[in-house]
Amino acid sequence: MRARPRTTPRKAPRQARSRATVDAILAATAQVLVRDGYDRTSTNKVAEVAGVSIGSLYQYYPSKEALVAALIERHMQRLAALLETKMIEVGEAPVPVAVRALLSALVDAKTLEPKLQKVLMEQVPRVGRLCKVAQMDKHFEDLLRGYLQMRHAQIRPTNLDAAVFLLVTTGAAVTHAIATDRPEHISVEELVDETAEMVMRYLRPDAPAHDRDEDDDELPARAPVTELHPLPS
Amino acid sequence: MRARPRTTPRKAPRQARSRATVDAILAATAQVLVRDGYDRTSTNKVAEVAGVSIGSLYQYYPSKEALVAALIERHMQRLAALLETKMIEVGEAPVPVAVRALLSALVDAKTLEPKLQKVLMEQVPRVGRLCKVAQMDKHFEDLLRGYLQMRHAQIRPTNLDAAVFLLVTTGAAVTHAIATDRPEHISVEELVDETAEMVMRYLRPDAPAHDRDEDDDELPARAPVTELHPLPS
DNA sequence: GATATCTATGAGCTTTAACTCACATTCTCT
DNA sequence: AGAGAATGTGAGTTAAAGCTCATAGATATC
Repeated sequence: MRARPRTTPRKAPRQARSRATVDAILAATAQVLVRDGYDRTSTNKVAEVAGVSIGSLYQYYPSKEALVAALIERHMQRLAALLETKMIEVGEAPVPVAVRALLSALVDAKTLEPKLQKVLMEQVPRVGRLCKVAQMDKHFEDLLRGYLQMRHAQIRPTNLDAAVFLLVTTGAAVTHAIATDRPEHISVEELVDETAEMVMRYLRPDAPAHDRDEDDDELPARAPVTELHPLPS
Repeated sequence: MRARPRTTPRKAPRQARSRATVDAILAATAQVLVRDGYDRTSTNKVAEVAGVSIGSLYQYYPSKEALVAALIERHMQRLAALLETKMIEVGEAPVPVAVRALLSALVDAKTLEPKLQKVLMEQVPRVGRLCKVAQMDKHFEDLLRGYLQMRHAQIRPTNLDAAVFLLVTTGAAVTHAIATDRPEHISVEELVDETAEMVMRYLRPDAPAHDRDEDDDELPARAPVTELHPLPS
């Protein structure tokens, strides 16, 4: 029985020439994946499209899976970096603003190359366990947990673990669907709004029963999502 | 370049003997898929495990993809039937009860054979366009849209199309994740509760600002999810 | 410019899974 | 019983993707 192939790069390029080769290989991989789909992508075809010999390809990547793994890793790292940046950017903003900004940023990022996004994500289970994707996921969860903890006074859910699981799952799936499977008759804006609405209502504390004279530490029940103002702290 | 393989069955069994053969083939497909994963599943191996000759297999299915497509189709049909049954069962129940019941039923169904569930769903994109999966998805959406329309007086979202897209995407992803990727330290119950809570808060109309003397047509702001009572109609 | 290392080449070997087909067996029906 | 249809068989063909290796060229370093 064929063993599961390795997915780690074989060796790193050291000179400028070889770095160019590796870049060409990865670019060609993306191109062929999008053009032909995963099944009909082969290392021979990738090498041909990249304009390098099949031998060169195998100098750096031991298998087709390794090629895809490298692309996925790069892709996830970009997303993680984006998310982290955005999170710092909106860290002080009111929760509704932050939620919408993060969702919107994710959708935008995934919309840049929707076909590549789609193919790569479809291959994550195949390649995932063998590269750093699991760590990335963990990282996303940690980021979100940190945020929720920081904001715990303004947030309803008490079961943080469950909330993080639910929100990460939902966020990943919905932004991916919006970027790659959106029916034409619904706009991206509408969908992002609707998603932000759902997440906000999930996070938002219940409106207190008593009259609201006092200065409490909660989000307004219907914060205007577009308005950017500092929180009462 | 290799063409995309057909995924429709070649011919239907007519006698009891051949029906048994086809059953054995599908059972073996499921078993090998779970044991070895998609990539290392081959038609030869499936035939061997099924105890039939490779020739017999090709009498009924023209490719490996066709085998998986058949399994996926059967699987989706079961889910669809379950969902439809449950929906009728809870059609008259209050929305919170219905939401929780549907989510719970889906998670239960997907938890029965989590590994098979996982492998099959991972192959949907590969096989999906060529079998009836898209129709199934459409069917789910129609079911939900019907329900939301029926309940529109008790429900907040006005953009039905967006709501249906969001809820179907979320429901599919989250129930799948709960059944196949749940971290051990969180219970299924907790996760289903949390999900139901999110969906409910998304669907629930805003509590009116005025005092609630009158008999209005909305859900109670915090309906106890476990209690089953007829709606005011 | 000599030497060692890094890099590139591509014909071709190996492996494996997909798939066929000529023939054998079993079933159905009169 | 017997004819024709349905079903089952598996060795063998085909196709193609994965991958190696002997060789050659490029670059760095002294």
